[in-house]
Amino acid sequence: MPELPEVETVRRALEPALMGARINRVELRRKNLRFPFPEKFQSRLKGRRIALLSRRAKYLLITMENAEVLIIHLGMSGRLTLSCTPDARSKQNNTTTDPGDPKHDHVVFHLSNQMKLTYNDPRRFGFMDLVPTQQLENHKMFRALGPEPLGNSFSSNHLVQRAQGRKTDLKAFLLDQRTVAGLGNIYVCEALHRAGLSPRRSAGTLATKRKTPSKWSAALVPSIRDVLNDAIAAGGSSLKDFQKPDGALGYFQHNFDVYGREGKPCHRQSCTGTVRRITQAGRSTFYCPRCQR
DNA sequence: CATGCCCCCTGCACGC
DNA sequence: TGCGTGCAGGGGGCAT
Repeated sequence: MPELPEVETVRRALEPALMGARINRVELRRKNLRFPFPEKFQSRLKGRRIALLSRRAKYLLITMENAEVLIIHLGMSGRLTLSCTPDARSKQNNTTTDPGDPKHDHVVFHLSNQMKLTYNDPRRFGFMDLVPTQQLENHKMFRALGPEPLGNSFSSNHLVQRAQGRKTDLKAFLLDQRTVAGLGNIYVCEALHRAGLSPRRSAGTLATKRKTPSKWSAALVPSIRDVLNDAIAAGGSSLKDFQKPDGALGYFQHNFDVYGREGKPCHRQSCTGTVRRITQAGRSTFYCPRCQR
């Protein structure tokens, strides 16, 4: 489920509880998720103090004081839940919400501040890794990542340059993490709708003959940024199972213009179109054929 | 290099 | 109630 806004929401929710805390113990309830846990995963984390929580694309990064980074990817169904240990709960009046089916609690980080962080992931498409900070950029999953959509190096020039001569459709182009890092199925659909661009259009048409950004590609970057910022402000989108680590739900799903709205009227002001669902690269695309060209 | 397809895994909604 | 089918927010790996 988690695309960039959901991961960012998780990061922000965890930050106050995790910053400066020490990892007392890592409880592993299986030996792998999508991939095996790295060598000596538990012992390398034991006793470490958490120095920084950050995010790259859809990856949550937890940097330890000893300059090792815990990389967490939530896959499709991964969830991080923060809760108090029974001891702490009796002292304070903390409530902890719906931890999900405990049989899918695969990792529990026991922290020095009486909190625990539980990773639950029914489908196990997520994974964790632990590498020296220095090696992060060379990590297999990070090497080819494109720019952060909310960062300075993401521009229409970048998009146009990458789109040059590409016949692949805009949907696949934007879903490709090498183009821009962090968009997934929902936010690509939403961004294209905001930009008035058809997901079926070929990426190469973003450029004009003079290789300068067309007016369409100029609209695309702000559309992407806006939809991501709006979603982050709403605490992400809660579809089937996304919750913030404190159990609260995001509410951006109520603001979708096209995603999941097949057959419903287009939300664009004065557009009379109807949202359509098609399949591209084996995944659902929602768009308005009337206002998205 | 670019593209298209299959796969990993579980849960859930749906139709019969 | 039970069963089969298709679908789900990701992304690696492989053949072409």
